[in-house]
Amino acid sequence: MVVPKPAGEFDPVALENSLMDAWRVEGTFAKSIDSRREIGSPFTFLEGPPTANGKPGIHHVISRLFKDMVCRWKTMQGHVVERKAGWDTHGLPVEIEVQKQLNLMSNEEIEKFGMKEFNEKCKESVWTYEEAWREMTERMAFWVDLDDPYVTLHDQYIESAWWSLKQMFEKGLLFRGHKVLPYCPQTGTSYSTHEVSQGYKEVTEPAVFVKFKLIDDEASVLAWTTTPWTLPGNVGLAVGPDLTYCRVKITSEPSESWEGRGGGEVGEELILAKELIGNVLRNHVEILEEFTGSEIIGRSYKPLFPGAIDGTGSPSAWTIVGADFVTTTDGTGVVHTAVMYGEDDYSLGMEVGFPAQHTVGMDGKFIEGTHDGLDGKYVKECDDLIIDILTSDGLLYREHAYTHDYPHCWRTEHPLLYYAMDSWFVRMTAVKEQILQYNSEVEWAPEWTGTKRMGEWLSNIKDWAISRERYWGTPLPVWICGECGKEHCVGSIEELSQMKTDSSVMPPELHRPYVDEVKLVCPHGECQGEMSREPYVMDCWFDSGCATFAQWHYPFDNEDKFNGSFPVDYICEAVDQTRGWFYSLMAVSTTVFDSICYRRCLSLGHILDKDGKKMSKSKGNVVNPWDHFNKEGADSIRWYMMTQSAPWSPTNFDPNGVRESYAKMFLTLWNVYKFHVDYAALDGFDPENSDSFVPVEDRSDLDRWILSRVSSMAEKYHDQFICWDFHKAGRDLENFVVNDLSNWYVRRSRRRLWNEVDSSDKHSCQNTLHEVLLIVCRLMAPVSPFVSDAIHRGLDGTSVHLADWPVGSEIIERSLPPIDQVVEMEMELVRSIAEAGRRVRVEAGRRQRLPCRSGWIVGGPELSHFHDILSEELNVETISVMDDLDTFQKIEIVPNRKALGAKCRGDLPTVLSELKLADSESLLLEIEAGIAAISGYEIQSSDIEIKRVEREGFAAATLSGDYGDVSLVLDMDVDEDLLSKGLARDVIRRIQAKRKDLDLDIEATISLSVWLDGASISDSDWSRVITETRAESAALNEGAANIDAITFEVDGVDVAVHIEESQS
RNA sequence: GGGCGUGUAGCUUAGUUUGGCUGGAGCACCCGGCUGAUAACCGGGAGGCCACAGGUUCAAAUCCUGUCAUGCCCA
Repeated sequence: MVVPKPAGEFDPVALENSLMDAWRVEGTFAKSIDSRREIGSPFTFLEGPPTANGKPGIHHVISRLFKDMVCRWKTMQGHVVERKAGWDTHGLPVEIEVQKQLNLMSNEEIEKFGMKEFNEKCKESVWTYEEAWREMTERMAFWVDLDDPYVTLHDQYIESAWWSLKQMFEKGLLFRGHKVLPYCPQTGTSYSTHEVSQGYKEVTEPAVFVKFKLIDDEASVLAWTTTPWTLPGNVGLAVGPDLTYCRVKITSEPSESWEGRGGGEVGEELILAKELIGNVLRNHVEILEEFTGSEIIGRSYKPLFPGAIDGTGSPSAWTIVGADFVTTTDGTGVVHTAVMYGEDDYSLGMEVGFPAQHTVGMDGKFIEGTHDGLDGKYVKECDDLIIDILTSDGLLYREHAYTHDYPHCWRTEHPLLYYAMDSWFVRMTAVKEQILQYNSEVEWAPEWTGTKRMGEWLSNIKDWAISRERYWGTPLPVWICGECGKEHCVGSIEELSQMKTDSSVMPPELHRPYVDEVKLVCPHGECQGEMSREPYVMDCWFDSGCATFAQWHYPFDNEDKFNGSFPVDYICEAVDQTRGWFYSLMAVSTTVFDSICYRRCLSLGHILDKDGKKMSKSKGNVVNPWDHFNKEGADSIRWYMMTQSAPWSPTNFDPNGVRESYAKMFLTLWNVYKFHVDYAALDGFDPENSDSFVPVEDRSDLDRWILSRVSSMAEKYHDQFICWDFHKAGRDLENFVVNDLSNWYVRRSRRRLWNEVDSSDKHSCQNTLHEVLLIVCRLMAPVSPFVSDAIHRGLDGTSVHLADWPVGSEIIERSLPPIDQVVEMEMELVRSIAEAGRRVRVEAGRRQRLPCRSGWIVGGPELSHFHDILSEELNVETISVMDDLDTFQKIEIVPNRKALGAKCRGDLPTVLSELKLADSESLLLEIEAGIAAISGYEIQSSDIEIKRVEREGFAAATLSGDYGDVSLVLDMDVDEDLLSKGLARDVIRRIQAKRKDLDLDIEATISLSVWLDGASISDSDWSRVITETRAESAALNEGAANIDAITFEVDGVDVAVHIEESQS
């Protein structure tokens, strides 16, 4: 038996801290999983691993909330939900952080420092904030197994990743190619777009219009470039097949204002896009011919730098080709293409078979044999030289200064070169159909993340460049034979150990530089050559994309765990992961397992600051979650985040909103709970005692109403959980707690529980509150696990996290009270009538505490069983039902001034005053009979308007709803008896306020003195004052008023009240 | 530059899928009421070019086109 203890004031921080201890001691998390094993229905969740080398912020709390919430919900529905934590520990951000720390600004410096030492630093750096993450995770009550996490730097994890890459290798999906990346020759590093975006600078550089001389034709094709250093690498020209081009002939010398080098001879012929003639040419020309781009596709031209590139075996070299990306927004409508120095160039080159050769080395200098004047020179210093060479060859039409944003190295501030790097790829284009199919099988929330954001991306899928020229990461397990050049992909530690040369030692860990030192014996045929590892690490997205199996060290271990959890049921991350983790998971599972790997994916919107700006350290607008953990508590933050907006909408974080959740939802709920248990404790109420238990059907309408409401609400709440509308669910529950439970049920029930005598009515109320609160706790437990557990424990002695979901599931029973739609509808009307009553009083100037003798309800359903509630709410002595409104209303005739004014002109004032005096009802009869006249004017119905108004002494309001029109009429009459009652109520209220001021115990008694001047109070009302205020001794009008008395005035009566706590 | 979101009162937002009531709440503000009911509650008020500009329609916050701002991803 659990007899509730008094609840005390609400202190969320203390409450949450003590529950954290309780959960730790009891092992509640483990129990919540283990207790569901009997049914054995798993629901699997996969944690997207965060990097612990940054401090956790409020935006991490939101994703952890939605992860936790769904897992807790599914647990309560009876599923076994295991939650393994994970850490993402590799990758560029880690390296950059360490480079900054050690001031290592180039690959050369890192290697000088020592790769081994550098990687040791990276490994340490990864755990910098692990403690902070742990603390945040525990404090916000994200239940996840942090003691046995998967870690991407562990050998087991890496081994699984290697295994998966080998699957791809064996399927022929892994290949070597080039990827054009922003590259810094000074540091020897290529950059991710993330890094590049930090280093954009506005620069002014020379741009050139170059003449490409056609073979077997007088004309030259004019092309434009802002990077003259790429011209020696030119192997093709791209035109838009559907754009219009012109052949033009220069007809005169240019004007004198020609700037810079270059020029055109009179009679020279040029080809360029028609639209751009005016922008580009500085000579008068004659248009000789017009044609579409497709007509010149296939024509050959003379290389600008003969010999720089070997075109042998490439028939398309130095020809014109068509490309969709060509536009006429700038340049000439002809795009110079140097395969190795631009992303579009490279893909176009691959498509049409241009030779893929470098004219620039990794050091940023021209390769020997490019051009006598250029060889060995740093490309960015050659702009001028190249322009001179072109000029002297007669190939330059024009040069000009061009200003644009160009990426620069954040370390050396040098301009970056777009450069085709050797790179390893996964041939995603080969599995496009499958991955599109799997994507469509995932249940995405919101739907458009899957169909649009992910779908569009997948329909333009590119091969995945998975190698990085870095140090800290999963080493690419590909070895190449120095003899025969064949490749081998290693898929396990065992394989490595078997294939290594005798002189190689097994690496102490699967990282660089150890793995680099392992040589393999070439397995191909009789070769037996020595194989060396390709010196790359893998894209860290590949690491996390392996999480489904690598977290279990599958296939080397835990086959059962993997089989039982693949594909996972649920993942959840922020929207930026669409092309990140959501994609890499899908890419790996498609290529390795030919399967989906997650069934449902919730993609969250970002948390922005209160102005809708991104939170960033530099702006100083990052919110520290501990500011709120230590103030309103984690539950309030969680509730705020859930109810504030749809999970996928970006949310402007408003600290005031957290306060609001605290004040509205949690304080209210706590006070309902406190109200119940304080009295329950006083009464020794035991919910399990069958003697005091009242069956639902025997309880009052009010009880059956709140029980029905909680069930209706719970069903809707559950449905909204299913369709991911958590915000709507939360708002509904909050509304229920604040409006239905606290502001109506509890307020209406206070007197029932004040009753010191045991009664079936009191027991009904206690049973009801107990049941409703338990349901509310269970519904909110996934969202706000602390307060719900505190209340659940207080009521029931057990943790809410071991309780079942009241709405049930496919594997557990529903446990909600019966729904009674009639009583819900009736109560809604009753509440509307009570509200209307207050409005009526305000309009009629009748104060609330002065009772009315009678009230009448006209129309609507039968509500007599609610008349007692209504009479209290309305402060009306008796409520009765009337058939129609005629008793209370009369008609009133209002003049139509426009019509009457036109008719009566100057006599209008007279007519209006006569009309005012006339009896409306008889006048209306006369008007209807056509015999009405005032001051000699005939009055017609068009001259007046008819209004229905309450008769003298009545005030009314009419409500319209499903039940038709319902009117409430109040008797506005006043007499001595009513005045006495009103006076008594005012006096009581003042005394109670004073008692509260004096901080008296509810039980405490007082001695009371009251002085009245101007009216008297009836004996019965006076004795009510005495009982209500717990006055042990009471004096009325005895002697002169005490100086300390409170004085006030009610309905013209001067009142003085004095109280003192009884000494007894 | 491209793709995908978001933009409604001072603040946080519902309504947009499927066009149709006077655009609905909460916080804050003002007036009044109620209270042994809490940072509460009730009634009323003020506060909206529904980001902007066009278009479709009898009718647009809602559909279409464009622009701006903001966020994510990609270049």
